Amino acid sequence: MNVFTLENVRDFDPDHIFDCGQCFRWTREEDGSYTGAAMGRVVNVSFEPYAKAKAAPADARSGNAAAYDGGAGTLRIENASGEDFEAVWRDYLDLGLDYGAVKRGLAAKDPVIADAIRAGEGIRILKQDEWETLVSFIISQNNNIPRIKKCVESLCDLMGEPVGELRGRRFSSLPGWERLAEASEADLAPCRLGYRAKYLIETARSVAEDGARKLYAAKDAELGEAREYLLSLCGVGPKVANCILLFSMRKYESFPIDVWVRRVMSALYGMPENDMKAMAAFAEAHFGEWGGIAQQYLFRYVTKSGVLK
DNA sequence: GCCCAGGAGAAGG
DNA sequence: CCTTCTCATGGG
Repeated sequence: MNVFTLENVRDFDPDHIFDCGQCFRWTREEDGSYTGAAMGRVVNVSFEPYAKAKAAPADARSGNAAAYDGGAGTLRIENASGEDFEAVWRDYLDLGLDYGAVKRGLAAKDPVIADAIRAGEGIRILKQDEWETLVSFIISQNNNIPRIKKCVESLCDLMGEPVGELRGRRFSSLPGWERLAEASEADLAPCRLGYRAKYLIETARSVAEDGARKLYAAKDAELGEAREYLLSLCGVGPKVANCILLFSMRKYESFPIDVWVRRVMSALYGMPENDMKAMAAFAEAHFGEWGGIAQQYLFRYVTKSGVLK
């Protein structure tokens, strides 16, 4: 078994990264690591903070705000070589961005975001595959995270190709646009996608028209142009488009507004609950180029810490 | 039975 | 341009 390790990694917590609603194919192991299929490979990712190694085992669960300071540690990727890391995982895990600097900049903006950052010190925005992110977030609409995971997994099991086996489980890839473009709603019925099945098939046919060229070119286009293309796809509205821009194209300023973000903007920033335009304008003016990252701290803050309950 | 979930499309103004 | 209604599904 190939195991890749990297020392002196900072601002990295698997719970904060893989369990914050940006991805749906990673599952937590008993030891706090995460196993998942992405980019055509299957790996297990774990992180051992240097400070934590000296702490008592009872304190071992990463993500514990008291024990975890966002400091340096060892990143460990099971079933990956150094070549895999350079080709895929450095980029996928966004290790090129200094999140410490981003957090310092954002935390100075106001006390709310500062608290949210403390609750999610180890968040990183993944650079996921564009097609997988598009499919996942079409499924995500008017849905909840546990069921989104079930839908995506069942879609992979039904129509994907085997990609590997790890920790006693077999993984399949997400079916490509060619496969979904020729599928019928009846074919997808076992996945229980509801009315989203139709959106998925129609979008797959649109993407297949140009061999996904526009989809994969969008990350290098201007934000507005990339968003306009995504909005032309069936089942993609403003929120889903912003998630795709943020989680697969590194458009860090993209600020997805879902029901939870609406709640935090209303309850903690005092904004009118239904004024999405005002929220978007506030995010752009207040958080600027790191709006999407701020949104992830806020999202995890309100969905995990229970501040609003 | 009701309400809700990382919303969007369609219809009506 | 805006508002309202409807769309499957499963869990609480």
